[in-house]
Amino acid sequence: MLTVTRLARRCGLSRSTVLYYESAGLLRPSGRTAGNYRQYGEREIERLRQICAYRHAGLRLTDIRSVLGASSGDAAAVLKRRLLELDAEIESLRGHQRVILTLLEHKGLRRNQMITKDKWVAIMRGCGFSEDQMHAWHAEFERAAPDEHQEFLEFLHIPADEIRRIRQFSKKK
Amino acid sequence: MLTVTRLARRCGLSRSTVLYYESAGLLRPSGRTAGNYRQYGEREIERLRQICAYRHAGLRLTDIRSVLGASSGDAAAVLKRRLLELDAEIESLRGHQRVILTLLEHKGLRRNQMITKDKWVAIMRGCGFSEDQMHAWHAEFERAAPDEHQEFLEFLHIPADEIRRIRQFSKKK
DNA sequence: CTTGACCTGTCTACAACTGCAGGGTTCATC
DNA sequence: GATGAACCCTGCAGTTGTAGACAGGTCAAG
Repeated sequence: MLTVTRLARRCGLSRSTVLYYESAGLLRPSGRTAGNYRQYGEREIERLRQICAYRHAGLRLTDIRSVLGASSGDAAAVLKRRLLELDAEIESLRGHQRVILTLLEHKGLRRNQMITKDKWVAIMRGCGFSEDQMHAWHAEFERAAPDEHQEFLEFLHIPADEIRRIRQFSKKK
Repeated sequence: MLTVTRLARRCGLSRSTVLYYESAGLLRPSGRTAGNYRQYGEREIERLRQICAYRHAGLRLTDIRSVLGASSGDAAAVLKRRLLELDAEIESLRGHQRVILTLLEHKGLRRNQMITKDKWVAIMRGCGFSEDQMHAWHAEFERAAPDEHQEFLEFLHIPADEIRRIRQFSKKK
C-alpha cells in the first residue's frame, strides 16, 4: 500500500498531478488510513501506469477517462482519432517552421549562434523542403541578394570552395 | 482610425484577443475617443500584422514582445531558437504517434472506421518508420499473431492477392 | 516528548485566450 | 428627444495539466 507521493514518484509524477487525476475522476485511492491518508494498491498502480501511457501518447485526460471505461474497440477508435490529430499538429508545426524560414530569409540572417550546414539542411528537410525546393531557394537567394547569400553560407561555416560551387550552381539555374 | 473590433476583424482575430495582446504589453491604441473608445492608426495595424506573423510562426507572446523591441539580429536569434524548439516538438509528437501505434498493435485493432492502406502507410512513414522497419513490423505481427495480421490487412481494405503476397513476404523474413 | 519527514486540503500560478456581466456610447430611426 | 441596435468599456471567471506554497495533521525514531 502506497501513499500519494510515493505512488506519484513511482510513476514519475508529482503529488499535485495525481491529485488532479483524482479530481478529474481518473484514479481513486483504494482506501484511507486511520489518519486519513490515501492508500493505493496494485490495481491503482497499474491503472496509473496505464494513464501515464495514454498521457505519453498525448491523449487528453477526458479521452483517457473514456478510453479506460470503454471497450478495447472504442479505445482503439480514440487512439486512431488522436493519431490523425497528431498528423495535423505536426503539419501545423512544419507550417510554423516554414513561416520562420521565410521570416529569416527576409531578415538577412546576420550575426548569430553557430548553426552548421548539416543542422540547417536537416531542418529544411525536416519541415518539408525537397532537394529541388532547396536549390530553388538558393537560386532565389542568389538572385535577390547575392551578398547576403555569401554571408549566409559563411555563417553556416561552409568552406570557401564549396560556397563558390553552391553559388555557381545557383546562378546557372 | 479603427475601433478595436474592426482592427481585430481586419487581422482575423477576436476583440478579446486584441485586448489580451494589449494587456500583455504588445499593442497599445494610438489614442482614445471622447467616449473612451480605443483608436488604432496605420502604425498599430502594421504592428498587429507583425504580431500575427510571429504568432503564426508559433512564437510565444513574450518572445514576440522582445523580438519587436529588439534589433533584427536579436530577432533572428529568437526565430532560430524557435526553429530548433519546433524540431524538438515535432519529434515529441512523432513519439506520441509511435506510442499510439504500439498501443494499437497491442490491442489487435478490430472493428474500426475505415482507414486505408495508403493512409496507414503515410502515418507510419510520417512518424519515422522506414521501409525496413515496416517490413520488420509485418514480420513480427505475422509471427506473433498470424490471424490478427490477416484481419488487420483486410481491415485496411487491401485486396486478397496482395494480402497473400505481403504475408508470404513477412514469413520469409 | 520532541524532531523531522511525511501527509492533508486548499490556493495560486502559468499561456493564450474566450466569454460573460453590467454598464456606457454612438448612430439611425421614429 | 426617445428608443433600439450595435458597438464599446472594465473586470473577472473558466479553460488544461502541472507545479509549488501554505498551514496544519500524522507518524516513526530517538
